[in-house]
Amino acid sequence: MARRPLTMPRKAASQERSRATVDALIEATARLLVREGFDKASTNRIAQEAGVSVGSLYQYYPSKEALVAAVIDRHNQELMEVVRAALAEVAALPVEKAVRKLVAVAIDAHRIAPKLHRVLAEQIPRTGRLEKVATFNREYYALFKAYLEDHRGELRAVDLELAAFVCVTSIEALTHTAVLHRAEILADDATGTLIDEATRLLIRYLK
Amino acid sequence: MARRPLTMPRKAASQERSRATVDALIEATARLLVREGFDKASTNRIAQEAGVSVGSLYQYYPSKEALVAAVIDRHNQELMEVVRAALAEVAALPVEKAVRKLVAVAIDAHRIAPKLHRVLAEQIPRTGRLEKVATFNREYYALFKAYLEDHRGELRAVDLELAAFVCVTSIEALTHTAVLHRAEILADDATGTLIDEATRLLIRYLK
DNA sequence: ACATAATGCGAGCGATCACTCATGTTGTCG
DNA sequence: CGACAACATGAGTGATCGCTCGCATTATGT
Repeated sequence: MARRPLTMPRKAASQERSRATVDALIEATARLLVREGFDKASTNRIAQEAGVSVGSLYQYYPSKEALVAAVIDRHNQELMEVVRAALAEVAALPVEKAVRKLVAVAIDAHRIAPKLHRVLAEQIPRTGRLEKVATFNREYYALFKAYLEDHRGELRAVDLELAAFVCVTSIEALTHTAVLHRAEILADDATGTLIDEATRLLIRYLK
Repeated sequence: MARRPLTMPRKAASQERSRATVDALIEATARLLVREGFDKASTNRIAQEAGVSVGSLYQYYPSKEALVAAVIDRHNQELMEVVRAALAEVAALPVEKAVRKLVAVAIDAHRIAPKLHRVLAEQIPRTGRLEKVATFNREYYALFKAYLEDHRGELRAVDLELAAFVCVTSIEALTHTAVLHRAEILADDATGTLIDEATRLLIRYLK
């Protein structure tokens, strides 16, 4: 029986002191992931970086994967918060304006912590967090689909489920790739150009 | 001095026997990556799976990363071969037909060895192969841009460099995500629908 | 002040891993 | 055939890793 390592925190911290410990561990994990990568971030190194003993680490997290999963979850919460806010803000706007705004937000979101985002994107499959991340993505699809339904009048007849998939996947890929692998595309004032292009891509597809 | 592990093969095999050994090693590596994942694919396991001793493994590859890099390179060569062939075949066709064909080919390409493709996509950053892969991607951009230049008459005025980035990134993301994470989208005859949608997305963007 | 629970510690255990080297086997070529 | 190179072998080495456990320190409730 090959058992997937547990990724749930071990117990909740109740005192101020221990909450600080847990925080320090997550921060240290994020820092080490960015600075050294997943492989070199051993539990001993993480504990050291956090100024805490390994023993304490294992009081709260049963494995290295659990720690990384905690970092991933926190990061994803932040991203989804941004996405939710953007879709709420945009709910009453026409598709043209709405899509433009969403693209801009996606770029900003990828800029929050690009290096961390990159490492996490690479290591998610190893932490058994794929499903959790898929859940976030599905929420994004659902929110966007709901927006499309509200603005059906502006759109051609189409399977909105599929349209949401196409739009969200494209936005995500274009912004992710541009920010992480094609910095030159976002140099100076070129960001506006990318936003224009991405917006055009989606608008003409939807209408 | 943190040194990146070497990824170059150690020496060339000159006899028939040793070429078989090298082949067995690469095949075994690919098989183990798919079946067990990167972490569990130790050099000892790989050698065992290949029916070869660890010593022989190290005669030809200086590290585990080198072996995985070899698998990645071979896989990418295969993919680029498909892409090159498709773009050659499509060179004289109008954009509508051409784009449709390219999308279909991209889906097929992802279906060649989806599990291996997935594992490799996840592990590329750990093998120092990012640059090599980036090179392949740039070739794809360049080939597509060349096609667009030849068909400028059918398109709106636009920065073709950027247009190629938008198109290639979108095609890749849509097909990759659909095949690897959204199998239901490609169930039965739904594949045609995805091709239709992706084609519409790009055509209306380009024209 | 005292008892009890919560938290923190870190040396060290067992397992595993990447990799070497001394030695044996097979192919090549005059 | 003989001699030399190419190739194959796998037990063993040192390093590292994840993780535990017995004990010390600090907070909480009474």
